[in-house]
Amino acid sequence: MSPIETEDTRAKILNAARQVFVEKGLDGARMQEIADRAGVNKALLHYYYRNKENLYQEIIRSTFSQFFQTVTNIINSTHPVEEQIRFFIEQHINFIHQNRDFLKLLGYELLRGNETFFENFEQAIKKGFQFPERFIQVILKGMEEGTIREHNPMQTIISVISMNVFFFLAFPLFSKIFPGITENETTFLEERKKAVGDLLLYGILKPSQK
Amino acid sequence: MSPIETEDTRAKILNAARQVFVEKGLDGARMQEIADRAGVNKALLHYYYRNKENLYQEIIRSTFSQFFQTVTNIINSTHPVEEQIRFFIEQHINFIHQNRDFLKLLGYELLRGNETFFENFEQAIKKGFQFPERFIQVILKGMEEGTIREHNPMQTIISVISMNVFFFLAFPLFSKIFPGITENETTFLEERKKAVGDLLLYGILKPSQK
DNA sequence: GTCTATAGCGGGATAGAC
DNA sequence: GTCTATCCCGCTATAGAC
Repeated sequence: MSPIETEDTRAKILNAARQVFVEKGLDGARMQEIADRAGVNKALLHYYYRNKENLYQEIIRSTFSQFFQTVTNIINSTHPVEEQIRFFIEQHINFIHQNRDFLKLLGYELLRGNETFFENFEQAIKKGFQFPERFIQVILKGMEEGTIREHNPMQTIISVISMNVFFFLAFPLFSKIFPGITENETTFLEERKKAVGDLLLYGILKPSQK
Repeated sequence: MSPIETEDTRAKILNAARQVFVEKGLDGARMQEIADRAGVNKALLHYYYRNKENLYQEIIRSTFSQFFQTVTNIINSTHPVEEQIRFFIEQHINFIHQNRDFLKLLGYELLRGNETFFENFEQAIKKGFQFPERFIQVILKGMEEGTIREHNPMQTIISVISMNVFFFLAFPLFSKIFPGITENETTFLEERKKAVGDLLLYGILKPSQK
């Protein structure tokens, strides 16, 4: 077989594995199901990826390296303080919305309490990845300029991330509590972006700035 | 054996089961481990709870009925608008902090995408459970009084819940990004409550109110 | 009500033909 | 590189003694 076909097979397995791991988690996933969805034999999974755990780690690796790449791109663009914050929220929500896989895998790893994952995350942040420093700088700059009220920037960062991520994580519940959410997805997403931006900007800007 | 001893065994099993399900999730949990931790024989789990799924549902049921009870109590106390919001944040964060089990089980059910769970949640809210109506009323009242700026209360509710819940869910990651968090737990919790309250109140109150 | 023993099978992993 | 066949362990669940 040609190397191209080989790559096809590897990729087919990875795609199928991602689907199944996202839906069922590491423990709930079945190698047989991955093989079926990939349209290949179960033994091939072991040929290419040795075992289940290893295959799972492959998915985690690729998913989070893509995530860090995206965040780096977002972080590196600079605007005036207020625009910068709106821009971050806009991009962040877009990314999560378009990468539900990322969100679920993040959830599984958090619940697993996988220390190795946490340490990798830490390493990725420390090495050449300027988040959250860049975000903190924006807020500090606003505080120096006198446009943002005095507070601990860390709290704001935690709050933004939480508002953006948890909304999607708990979407099934929120949509039960507030049925209107599901009616017009894109409309609602835009409303959500505006609401988070407003809360944040009204919440950290000094009254005189509004 | 006396009925009291029977209740002891049932309770021991439930406690052990809660621990294991919280740590490993439904798929990752092992009946043998539950039996070991409860100090009883594996067959007893089936004698009392028929099968694994049923035992798990028992844990979910009791955990969430306790949750709804607590939220009802919190919601039913009334204060002036601003205090009411601070009070809710205070109580909400306290509850989550003292009930990590609840948090993790919620996470597992969200990731499982368990529709039955979502529907039960919906039912619990509809039947005699005044959240989020009570919260909406507080915000609407503030808007009528002219102390709160015009906005969709739903967005605020989603934001508060997200900020409070996700902080604890992602604590292992946040503590890697901001190592200071772990130094003084109670101090930090108080700082967090204040930060969320400030963000919210500055963010939804009209400038003239500050 | 609690135990021992075991059924029964699902599922990860490997050997080996092609 | 891909398949078939099979191993074999681990786990849920049950039967049955005490």
